[in-house]
Amino acid sequence: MNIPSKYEPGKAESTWYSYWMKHGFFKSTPDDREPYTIVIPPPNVTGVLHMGHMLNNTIQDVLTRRARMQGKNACWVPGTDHASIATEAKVVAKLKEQGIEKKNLTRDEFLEHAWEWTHKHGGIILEQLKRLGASCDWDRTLFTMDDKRYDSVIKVFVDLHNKGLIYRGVRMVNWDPQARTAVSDEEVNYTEEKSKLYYVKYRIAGEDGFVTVATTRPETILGDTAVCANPDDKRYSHLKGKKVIVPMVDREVPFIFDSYVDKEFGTGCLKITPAHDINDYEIGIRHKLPSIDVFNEDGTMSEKAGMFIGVDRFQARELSEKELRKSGSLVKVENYNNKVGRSERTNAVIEPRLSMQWFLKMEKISKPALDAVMNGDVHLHPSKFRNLYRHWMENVHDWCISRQLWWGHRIPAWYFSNGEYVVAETEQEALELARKKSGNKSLSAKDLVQDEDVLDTWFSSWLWPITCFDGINDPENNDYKYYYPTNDLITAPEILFFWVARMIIAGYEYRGEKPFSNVYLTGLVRDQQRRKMSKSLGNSPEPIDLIEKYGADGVRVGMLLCSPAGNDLLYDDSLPEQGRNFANKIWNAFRLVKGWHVDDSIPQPESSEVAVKWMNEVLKKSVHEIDNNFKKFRISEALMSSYKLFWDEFSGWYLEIIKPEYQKPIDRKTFQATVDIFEKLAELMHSFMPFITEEIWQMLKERKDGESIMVTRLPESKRYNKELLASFENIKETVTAVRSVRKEKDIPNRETIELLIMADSSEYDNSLMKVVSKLCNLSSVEFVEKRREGAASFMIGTTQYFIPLEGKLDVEAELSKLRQDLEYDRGFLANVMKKLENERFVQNAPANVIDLERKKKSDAEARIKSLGERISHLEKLL
RNA sequence: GAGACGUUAGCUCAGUUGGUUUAGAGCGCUUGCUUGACAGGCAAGAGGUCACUGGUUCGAUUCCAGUACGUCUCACCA
Repeated sequence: MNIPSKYEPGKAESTWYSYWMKHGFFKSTPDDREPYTIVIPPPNVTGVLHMGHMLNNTIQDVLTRRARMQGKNACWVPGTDHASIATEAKVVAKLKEQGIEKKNLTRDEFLEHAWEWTHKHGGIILEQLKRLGASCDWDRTLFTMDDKRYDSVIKVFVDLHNKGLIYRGVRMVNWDPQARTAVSDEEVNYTEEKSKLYYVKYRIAGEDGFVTVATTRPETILGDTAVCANPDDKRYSHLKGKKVIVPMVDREVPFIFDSYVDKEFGTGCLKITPAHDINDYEIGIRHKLPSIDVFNEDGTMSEKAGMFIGVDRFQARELSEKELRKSGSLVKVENYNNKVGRSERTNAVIEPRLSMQWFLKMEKISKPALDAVMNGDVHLHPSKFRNLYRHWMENVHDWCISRQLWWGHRIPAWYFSNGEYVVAETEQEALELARKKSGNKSLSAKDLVQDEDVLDTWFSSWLWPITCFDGINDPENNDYKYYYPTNDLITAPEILFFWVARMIIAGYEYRGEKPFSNVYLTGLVRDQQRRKMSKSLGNSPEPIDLIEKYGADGVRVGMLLCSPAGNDLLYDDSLPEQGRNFANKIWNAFRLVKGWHVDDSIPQPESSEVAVKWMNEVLKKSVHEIDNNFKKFRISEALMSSYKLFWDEFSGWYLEIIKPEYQKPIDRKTFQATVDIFEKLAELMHSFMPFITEEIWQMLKERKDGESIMVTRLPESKRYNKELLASFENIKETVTAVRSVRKEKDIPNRETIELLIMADSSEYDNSLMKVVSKLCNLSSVEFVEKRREGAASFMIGTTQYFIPLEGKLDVEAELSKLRQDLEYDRGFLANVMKKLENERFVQNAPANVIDLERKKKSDAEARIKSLGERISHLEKLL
């Protein structure tokens, strides 16, 4: 057989993925096995795969495949969300390119375009996940706006409204002028930005004097309805009851006092614009001030501004500066850094704006969700997020759930007269309610007007673990009862509040039970300068290109190796490269084993027999370690255990021991054992590297159509022989030491050497010594009582080893090495003695600790003694 | 401004209830090898007053307090 020396992943990937699909290995239906369920964090339906998705979905696939191989009924539910702001923005932009303005379309016409866009671009990201090897049950693919999910969201809205948890009201909201919608507090990011502080004079009405006010937003002067100082501020107390004149518009407004104002800041004098600042809004309420909204919804100046009408707010700022300067009202302008809120979606500067919105009361319904995390029903990994979670949940604000968009779940509220409204699942029900509420039996559907707004996208995804199994519409269905609560949720920490907390809230509200037991929060994928990877920065590689370059298995390993839970991953091409190299290592080990000829007539060498025994113990030990790591969600460490197991133990030691000489055959027993071990290793690594392990597993033994590594059972954790493992570590040290001697003395490998051990042969396992003989090409191993002259020597533990050199010994070099060792041992002994000579240590420390120190002492003394003897012998030779 | 978390090798991180032969891994680095599975490899090696200062203790990388620096979250500073 001619197997290429480099693993070529491309073909195996497409072959095996379609094989798995064809045989329905990803499918799950309820049965009597234990379920293992993950719901995917739904990506944006029209989005494409980025590095964060790669990391996140690799972890989900690893967990799913592993659970499946543990005999559980594994179900990973895929789906996408409608991402209302982002998708609507894209559709609007696309229409604009075609010369169509959204405002010239009816709602239905617009939605037709939006669906068309969704169908055209939708699902690309799911196809990309397949390239990664994702073992989702694709028959269950969902969308937050498909019929069942849509109806569920509407039902929940109506239900929460009927429970009195949803209300409508005028509030100061975060307005995104670019998307022309309100967004929730969680969707605003504050960043420190350079701006300017303008000092502006306000004349005092009927007097000559003036006050100076500092503001960062001179364009909002047009909406000022008061000027305010702290009541304790003596500088302004004479202005009590007076009025000041707002520059530019010459409006007379009252001078008021409120303790909110900081005397120390700026001039201690604050202009009040209740329509455009959350604090001013509150002061406005306290002092019953009128509010003047000077902006349109797109961020241009409104009619009410009285100036700069139709001009963008930032341009209006510049015009205001000019105008103020012209009229002599501008005292000075300073550079100033302040926090500016920007929209998560559009990056537009958020405009605080008064508007009528729908809110969900959070305080009461969030309580069980807080408890669930605090009492450990829901585990956050890493647990440091618990504090953060508690802090947020204890200070939770009402959630603004309405968005001024068309793409999404339309709010099921109907208005019928003077702002009166009813909330119902259908227009028909709404009509009946409206008739009842108004007492007007002749109301008809024509008299009802449905709310124009849609719900926040998160208001649909917070139900995701429930709606994935249609649990709102049909709470008694089998899927829901079987799969809910799900097991693990894998997501990014940035959406802990956006999404995770709210899912837990919904879980308790609608099922009385948590939605999942574990939340694994991945890190963020960053570049080498620690910048978050993003399209706009252009610092992110194209995931599919990476898969083509390094193979899906290589990329998966690369993403996992460097991503302990909650730690950011500093991406570098060397990561998938390491993954690819590992795949290649596995491939070449396979090539070696596959290339052997088996001869039934030759007996199994002793070294091979013991190697097989040892390898099986190592395997058991690794299985144990890997299990432990998975239990703690230390996935990168579980992978590292497998990596070292395969690379160091299996390839570096085991295969080297059992490897027959070039072109010589191998015995049947060893060969069979090796194939079995290889099979187990492949199974152990399958969840990390599904493709190469399947490729190899299929060729390792005769397989029938329909068999697959992905439906085999994982080796289970068992007790392992610690003594054998320890003696073998000794053997490894011996081999390493002999290799060093060969290297130092320049003795080529094919030249045999003798090894003398100054010890009693009964203390040594003869078959293990055969391993040393084979790996070091020894002609003999001899146990001696006395030191051998003219030999290289080394020490393992307290035992001395010699390799006769026949005059090749470099006495000077040997001496200097020995003296170095002696120095180390003396230092070590001094350390130990410091403890042992401390009476209080001997009195207080537990017996086993003291015994250990005594053992250290006697070992060190023994080593020092033999080193000293050898040194003095060698010195005589000089 | 308040709080949370962190600071261990050049980089990214482990270090499991304080004692495990004077601290571990992967990558990177250095040196030597085309040794017939693998140069995407093999072998050997260098590299750390465990941020700093105190405290508790027979004993601290590990526990406590403070300092410095960093990351994140929340918050109304014009």
